[in-house]
Amino acid sequence: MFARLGYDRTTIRAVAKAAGVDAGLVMHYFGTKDALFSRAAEVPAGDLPHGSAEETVEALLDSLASRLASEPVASLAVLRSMLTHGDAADRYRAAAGPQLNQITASIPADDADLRASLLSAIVHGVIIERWLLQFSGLADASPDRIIELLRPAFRALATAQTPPSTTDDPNR
Amino acid sequence: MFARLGYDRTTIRAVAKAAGVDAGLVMHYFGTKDALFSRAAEVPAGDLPHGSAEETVEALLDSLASRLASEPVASLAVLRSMLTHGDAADRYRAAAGPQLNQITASIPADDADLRASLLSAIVHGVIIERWLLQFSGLADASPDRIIELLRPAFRALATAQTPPSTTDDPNR
DNA sequence: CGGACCGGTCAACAACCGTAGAATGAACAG
DNA sequence: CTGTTCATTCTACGGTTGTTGACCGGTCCG
Repeated sequence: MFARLGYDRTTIRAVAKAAGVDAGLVMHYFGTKDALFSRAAEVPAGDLPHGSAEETVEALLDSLASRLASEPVASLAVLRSMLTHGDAADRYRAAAGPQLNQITASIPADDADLRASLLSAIVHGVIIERWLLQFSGLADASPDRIIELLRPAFRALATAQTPPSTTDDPNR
Repeated sequence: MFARLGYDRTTIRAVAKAAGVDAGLVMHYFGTKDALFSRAAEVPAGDLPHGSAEETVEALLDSLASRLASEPVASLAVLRSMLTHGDAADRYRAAAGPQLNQITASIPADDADLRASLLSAIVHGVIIERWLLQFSGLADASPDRIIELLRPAFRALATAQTPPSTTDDPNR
């Protein structure tokens, strides 16, 4: 329900009813709505392995692919709520932070952190439009095709290039 | 307030207080909370000109640049609320739809709609992480630098390539 | 048999919400 | 002076929310 409705619109009473149970019982077991959310939004913290920029790109694409193939409910709960619920935003930062650092570390450029942030923004933008907004173009596209299209874009971001006016440099 | 808190957490009473006015007066002038939101979230509907894929990419980057340079409050109100408020989501689709079609039309590929959706997802993902989540890497980066980094990625998406195993085909 | 636990329900509280409508008061037209 | 309009406030209604605590019935241990 958190993934479908977000934090605010998910009421304890509705959760309880969906479980065929009284609202008080939910409180009894979880103590607080926030605690309930914490439990429901526990995201497995998949970390990508250290390696070269290209390896990192592949790992990032892999993790994206798995989250495109089947609905990543816990992640969606966080994503759906992070714009309106402070705790969810913190949870998001906590999950994305380490990953960001690893990406940053693998990129050989002085603005590696910016590049990493952009990669992260792309990943989450795509997940949001596919699962949360269900945009027609993305909702029913094959994960493989999406990954294929994204790969060159990711490479362009993870590979240091783009000093003010380089026309083309098709290496490798 | 809609941009900062989202639809649900923005209360009419709070809006009224911020305006130094009674809540009833807000109702008197706007009729409904939804109507108030509609007025606050009117986004100027900037459409990009027709043209080649590369021209479209530049136009898209331009529009992104302007929304990175200064806080696009109305857009942010929509973006902040679209995951939890149905009307806001509709508003988002209504604003993004035509733009998507134009992008699609300019891309010479059979999966042009997917590519266009990805471009849109990237744009909004970046805006969300910069303004709404205020991610460190993006919140205080120069718009120009972001655009520079994104350009090759956008080109890669808007330019038809990537049939299963083509190494490079620098046409143009 | 008696008591301690445990899963569970019920009713209620205090706060807050969007909204409606009556009331107030000033400005202004005739 | 009178009446009308309009901006504005006040009060209140009905509903929902998170949360609490009293209550109930079983099950198991001694």
